[in-house]
Amino acid sequence: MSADPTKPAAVSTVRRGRKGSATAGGAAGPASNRAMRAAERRAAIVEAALEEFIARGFAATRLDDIARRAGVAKGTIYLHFKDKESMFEELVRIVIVPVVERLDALPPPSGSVRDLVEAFASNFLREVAGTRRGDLARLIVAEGPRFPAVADFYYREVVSRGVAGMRALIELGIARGEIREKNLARFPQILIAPALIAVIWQSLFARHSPLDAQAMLRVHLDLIFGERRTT
Amino acid sequence: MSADPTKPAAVSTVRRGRKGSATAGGAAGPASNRAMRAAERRAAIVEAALEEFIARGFAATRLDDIARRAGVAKGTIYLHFKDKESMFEELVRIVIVPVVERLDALPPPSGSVRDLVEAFASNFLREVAGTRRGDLARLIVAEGPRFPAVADFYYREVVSRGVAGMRALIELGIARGEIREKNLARFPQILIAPALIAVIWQSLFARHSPLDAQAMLRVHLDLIFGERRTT
Amino acid sequence: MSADPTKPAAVSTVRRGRKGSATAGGAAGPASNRAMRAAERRAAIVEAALEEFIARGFAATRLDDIARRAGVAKGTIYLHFKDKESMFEELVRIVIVPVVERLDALPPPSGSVRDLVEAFASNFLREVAGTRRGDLARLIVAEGPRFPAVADFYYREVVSRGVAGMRALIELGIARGEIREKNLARFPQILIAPALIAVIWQSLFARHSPLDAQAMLRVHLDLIFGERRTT
Amino acid sequence: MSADPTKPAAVSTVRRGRKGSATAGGAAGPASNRAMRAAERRAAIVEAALEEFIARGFAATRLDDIARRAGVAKGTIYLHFKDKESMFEELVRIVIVPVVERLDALPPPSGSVRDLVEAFASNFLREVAGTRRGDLARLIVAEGPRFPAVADFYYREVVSRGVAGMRALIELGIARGEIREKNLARFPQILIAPALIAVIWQSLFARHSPLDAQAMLRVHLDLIFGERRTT
DNA sequence: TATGAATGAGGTTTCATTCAT
DNA sequence: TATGAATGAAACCTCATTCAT
Repeated sequence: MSADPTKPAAVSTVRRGRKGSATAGGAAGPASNRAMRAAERRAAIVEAALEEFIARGFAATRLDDIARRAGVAKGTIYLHFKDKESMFEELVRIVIVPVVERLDALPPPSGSVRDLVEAFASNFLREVAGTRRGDLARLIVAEGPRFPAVADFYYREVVSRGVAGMRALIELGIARGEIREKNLARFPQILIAPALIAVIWQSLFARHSPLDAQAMLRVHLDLIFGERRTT
Repeated sequence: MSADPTKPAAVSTVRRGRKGSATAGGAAGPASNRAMRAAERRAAIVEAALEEFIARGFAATRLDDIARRAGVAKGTIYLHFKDKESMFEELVRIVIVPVVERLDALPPPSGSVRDLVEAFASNFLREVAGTRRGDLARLIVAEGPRFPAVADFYYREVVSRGVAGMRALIELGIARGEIREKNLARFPQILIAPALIAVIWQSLFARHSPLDAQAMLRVHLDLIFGERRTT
Repeated sequence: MSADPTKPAAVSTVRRGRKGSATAGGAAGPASNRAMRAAERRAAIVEAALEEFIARGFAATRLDDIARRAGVAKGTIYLHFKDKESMFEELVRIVIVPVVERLDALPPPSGSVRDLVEAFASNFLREVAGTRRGDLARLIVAEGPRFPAVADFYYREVVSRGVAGMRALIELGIARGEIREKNLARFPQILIAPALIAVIWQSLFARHSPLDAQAMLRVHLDLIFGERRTT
Repeated sequence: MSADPTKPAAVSTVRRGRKGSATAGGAAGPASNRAMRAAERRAAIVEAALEEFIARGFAATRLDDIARRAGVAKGTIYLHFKDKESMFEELVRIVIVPVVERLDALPPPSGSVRDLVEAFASNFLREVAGTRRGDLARLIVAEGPRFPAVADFYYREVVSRGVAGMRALIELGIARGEIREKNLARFPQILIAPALIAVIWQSLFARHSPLDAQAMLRVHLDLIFGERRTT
């Protein structure tokens, strides 16, 4: 039952130490104690599962390891998720939702488009490339073909919105004269291509030759917006 | 496409491993019949394994399925490969080597750098994005962290060479005045970023929104080389 | 005898591994029900494995058969033992430890040395030759070279102690004038040689010509102590 | 067909270097060349199989290893033996027959019985304990229960004859007054018990504490024949 | 006669899932 | 609600045996 994806998710940040803040909570009386403990357990499982799936991929991950890492018994997982497969699918949703929410909450554009894009992409790199969130993206790339539902969800919630947002920014840039290449609006993917490259590079090849993602990003933006005077 | 599981053992593009030498030529030499049959079997296994690994990933692929698809008995696989893991690693090598050989055999640069890059990247897109070769790249991205040997090999043989080649082209372009952004030579990855994006896009999101990779590539090159007059 | 494969899980002489402590006493304590069941299962596996290993040797024994005989699922075995090999090694330890404990608990010598030795060896014959314990000895002889750890353990825990004990008795016999052959103390093995012969004979040749081990033992002791007057 | 145990066996000493003396042979013309080569191959297989069976036991021995050690292809084994099981049974026969022949060819008793026994047992120890022949005895002890045919054969050809021979010697010793313990004739096994102990000891425990088998034997004979004056 | 590639039954081991407590 | 012992299907891998050459 708790595998119902409509359920409000109880988990917001995912990050959260083992034993949270307990009873303190919000308005609920003492009755919600158990519910809170359950929610904490669920969060711990989500956290642990994410870690393991990222480290080993879906098929090679053992529920045993997830349970151990989450500090619960193996059976407990089945109180929260129907089975391994749907756990994986829900997982991606749970982790991605807050990302989308943050995207939606972005402040309205102000200042130059270049600054906006640079701020956004720089932030993206800092939070994604070389972090667990970047690994999640790689995980989705890896498992996508076997989990169409996951790929679909990811496309709908993240990719298509991201592309649309980029396109809007590009069109704004073109309208303001900051961007000369008008065709860029047809392929907003180009804008974030180096960022994605960076994500993949960091998790596969950083050992052989580290990549200064921020610097690469600036060069890329220079190509699009024209070289910066000095600043 | 070629992922059709009914096609039992199509040996075509994949290199004949090792023993393929004897009597080779036109008609079947009577002497090396045995050796040839063995080589064919090996090729069939390689082909089948590649297909299965791409479709399901390393851990979820069953040797049983590879054997069935290759039209051999399970035990036969072990006459050619030590175990599943080293089969995977060898596989990547076997498939990548001819790619590298082709890269090495590229004609010396002639004509404008832009034409060179465009010809090369366009060729790359045609042969990789949306083809089994592209899926192989995705497979390597997916399994890389669990197979450092594979990631290492891929970096050494393909990525580092590709990056070096791009860098040389970029420097040539800068020297000839075709490229204005001098910092691009520091990040040759930018040059092929859209191509990689296209590869991933095709295998994950083509269904939701197809991507005209060739057109995207031209726009990207316009950013780098300046817009083309003629088109 | 107890090799009857229809008897599913007779737990009797074999020691309760480890966890057998809780609530132990008279009637079934309600609390430790789980632990007790687990211990019983473990004992059943040990019993069954011993039977099978004795009947077929290490390599020819199938875990499937052990599981069936023990009345558990195949996977259950792996909750108690790491793998087949270490199961075999542990098994020998589990079965031998109580034997050693009994040896250690022997009453201090009283009466004539001949009576002591005769009582001891006669007891040994009754409990070992032609019984499952004797078969275990044969099993160790058979598998020893492939399981040095087992041979070592057996030597350390049983053989070396047995030899030392025999030597002490022999020296006592010499001191008391019961034994004339002083060199016997250098080779205590001679004292138990006929017993070991009996063990092997019973399991290999009893069918062709039964051997009265007790009578043989008395003759052997007559050689050592001189013929008895009374009888 | 060649598995027919009535076939004169072609192998006499078993020991024989890889490529024997070839064509030289005895009387046969050039026609028997092939037959000889076949016999040599067979001998090589027997030799190799013996080595492997001793080292690993029946079940754990691979025909592959036997073939490699014998320097023949795996299929060749099946030209000489029906299958693994009957190869093992034949093997024991082939190796034991010359032993029996030598026993039968022993010179008639002359000199004292003690000297006879000592010469015989000493010889036995030298040739058996700690040698491959001793290991064969251990192999028979190990596999006997699973190969009744082998145990039967061994009993019939070696054990019963050996026991009969010992009994005859003992009776002679009693008649001549060399042996006082008349009951010894009922248990000739006692006579060779220490020798068997030595065989087993050498292959299992020699590493922990070496055993001077010859010295032990002399002490044992002293028990039976009375201590020797000096000599 | 000799070969050794190929087979596939059968062995060991893992692990998602269940369920009595 | 939580547990974790137990299950057994299914995976990987081995190896005795066959058979086309």
